[in-house]
Amino acid sequence: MNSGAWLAANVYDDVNVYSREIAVPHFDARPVRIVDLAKELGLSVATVSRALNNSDSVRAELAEQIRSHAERRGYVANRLARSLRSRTRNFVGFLVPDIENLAYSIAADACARYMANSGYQLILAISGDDPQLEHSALRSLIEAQVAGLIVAPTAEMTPSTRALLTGSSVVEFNRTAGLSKYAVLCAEEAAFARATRHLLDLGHKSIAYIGTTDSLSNGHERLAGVRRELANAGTGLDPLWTRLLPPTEKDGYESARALLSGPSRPSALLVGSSNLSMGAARAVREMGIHVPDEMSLVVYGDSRWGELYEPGLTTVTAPYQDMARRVTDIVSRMVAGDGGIPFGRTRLEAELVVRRSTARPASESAGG
Amino acid sequence: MNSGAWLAANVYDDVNVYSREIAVPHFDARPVRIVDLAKELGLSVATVSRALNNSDSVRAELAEQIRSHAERRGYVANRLARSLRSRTRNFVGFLVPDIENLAYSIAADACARYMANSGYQLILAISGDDPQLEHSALRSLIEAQVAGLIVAPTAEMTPSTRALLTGSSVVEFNRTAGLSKYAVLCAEEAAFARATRHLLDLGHKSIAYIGTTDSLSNGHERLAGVRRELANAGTGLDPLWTRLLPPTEKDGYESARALLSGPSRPSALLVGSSNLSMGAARAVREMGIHVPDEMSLVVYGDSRWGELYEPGLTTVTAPYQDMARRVTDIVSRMVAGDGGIPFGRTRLEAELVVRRSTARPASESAGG
DNA sequence: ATGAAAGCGCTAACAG
DNA sequence: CTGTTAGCGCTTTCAT
Repeated sequence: MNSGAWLAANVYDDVNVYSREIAVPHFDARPVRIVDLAKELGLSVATVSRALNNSDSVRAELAEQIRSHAERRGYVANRLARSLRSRTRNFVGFLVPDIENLAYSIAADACARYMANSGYQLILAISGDDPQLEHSALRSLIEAQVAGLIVAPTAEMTPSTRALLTGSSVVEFNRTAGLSKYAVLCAEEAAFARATRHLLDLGHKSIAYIGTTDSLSNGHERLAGVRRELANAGTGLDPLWTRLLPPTEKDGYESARALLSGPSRPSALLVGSSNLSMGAARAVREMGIHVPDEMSLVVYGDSRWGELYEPGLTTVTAPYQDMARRVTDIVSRMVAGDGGIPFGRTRLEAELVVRRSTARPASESAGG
Repeated sequence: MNSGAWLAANVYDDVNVYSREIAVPHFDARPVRIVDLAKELGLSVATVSRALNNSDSVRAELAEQIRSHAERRGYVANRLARSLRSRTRNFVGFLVPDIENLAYSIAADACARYMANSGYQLILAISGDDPQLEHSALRSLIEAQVAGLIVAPTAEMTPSTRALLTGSSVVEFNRTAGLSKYAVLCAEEAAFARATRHLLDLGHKSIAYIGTTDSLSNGHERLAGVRRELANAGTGLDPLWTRLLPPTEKDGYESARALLSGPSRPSALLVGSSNLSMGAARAVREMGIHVPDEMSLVVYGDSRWGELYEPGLTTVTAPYQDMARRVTDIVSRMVAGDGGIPFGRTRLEAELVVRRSTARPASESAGG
């Protein structure tokens, strides 16, 4: 029976048919080390190490022999020892508030895949937007001797956390707290100014904004964009129609319900975070508000699900793929000790995907 | 000027105002080691090490003194050295085909957060559903001396990859290839049988199925569930109305378009993967097929975006949160060397969330 | 081209 | 309680 058939026959069984076979390896339970290989071959550890590292100072034939023996014995190098001795580092730390967020999972995906090519591994850490957790996560990452760090900082990063980062190579991602000379960000302010202008151009006068708290760098910038454009238009952002909240679906849902249940309703709603958008869109649907006839709606985030909403949602879409590519590029050069990294703090443009959730306001509400 | 104000004043500037301050730390660029602290305090490295590890065999007052000195000097332990010497392992490997998939990002999130509490760090690796990448990723994880491994295996895991896993503690997640006696899976077959029954009960006779390739364990199971129920009903699954594809949005979109462009159209479409569902739902909208009047639609995945679709999508929802919790629980016990882990291979129930995308077939197409 | 020996930073074993 | 010594598994001088 070939292994393919054997596989096909058993692979979906719930019973653990392999347990006995797996549990009894031919060689010792303790992993085989270089010294073991050296003894078995009657060589010195130095020679074996060199052969395994493809050093050219080992006779080709012997090197091949050593490698095939290592393979046969199931030798797997201990990177901890290797790193310790050779002072090389193979880890990259990736610290984000929340990996379920597409901005971060796309970046993590790109980084992990790409860095693996050059022998690096990604250590994932989640801050949950909590400065305390952020501190301990960063400490742990530094303890793991990371070669570089990708960080989306929390709103209230503590001074001691900043101190911790002294001497580390960090690149900021998606958010900034002025930690590094490298950052990959989105041109949030411009994007939200454009979205606001889009609504103004359609004739909206009463525009509500639900966004993230001002202390997050991108929350700050998005709000600034909305404010700026509204100020230009001479309207200004009505505090009563502004909600600044933590970026969660629940907060989006609840604040949208609250905002839209009042006696007067804005003619347009602009939402400044993907999680908040998810919640707000759900609230709008649940409340039976007809979009765009009764109200225009602009959301933020991945544009895919905006297509599925009825009618298609006008969406501010951050260039997640490009941002991921860019941060991967920077961190890979950084850990390679590359001198002239040709990027500093970059802001990539967001796109305003206009769909059918935005339209001219109904006449009776056009005035405010 | 206190640091808070200093922060607030500069934090959003794009110019790198901190670079000089950050680049010139007070102490040496080389990180401070235990031996440095020991010299500075006139103590032995052993005592310092013990104090730093909160061993109770150091006089409390002295220990406190050592710790505060370490803190002052910005000491950060080198975990590589610590692990090497003490034979403890602090890493957990997490290997998935794709971290953008919610099933995996939710699990990664839960694991990283929870394991961090007990001092573990998650190394993230992406296989991209490629058996070669899977092999090298697993090798790298083992080289990093992981204490445990969470794996969603590819469809065609190679025998040498299986051999590599010998002696490692692994728990399978979401997919299985019979690697371990621990697995956290979804009861896929039952879920899809139920979804199929739901359609049959509504009176559908011509049901199309778009799912993932049969060699993936969950693709296999979902298909089996559909087949079983259709066989029970005496209908059987029409090969012409069955598409088995890799789990990508693009494949879902294209296959749905192809399937639904034919001369005769099924009265119901069942989609067996979240990415495929995304694509299929988009295709259905684009083609202007009216759901559920012209066709019923059942999708798979996160139920959130199904709420936003018009009309609400009937969705097979895997219990991602529960699965994440469960796998986290298992792996944490596993790496702690906990003996009697009270779970083996568990299958959690999926839920069929019935919304408005499924209804009785229009009379003219009820017959097939 | 190969081997002997030192040592990365840390903790564990053994003294005292 | 504290110090001395050894050594985790590996790479890297420095010899030969």
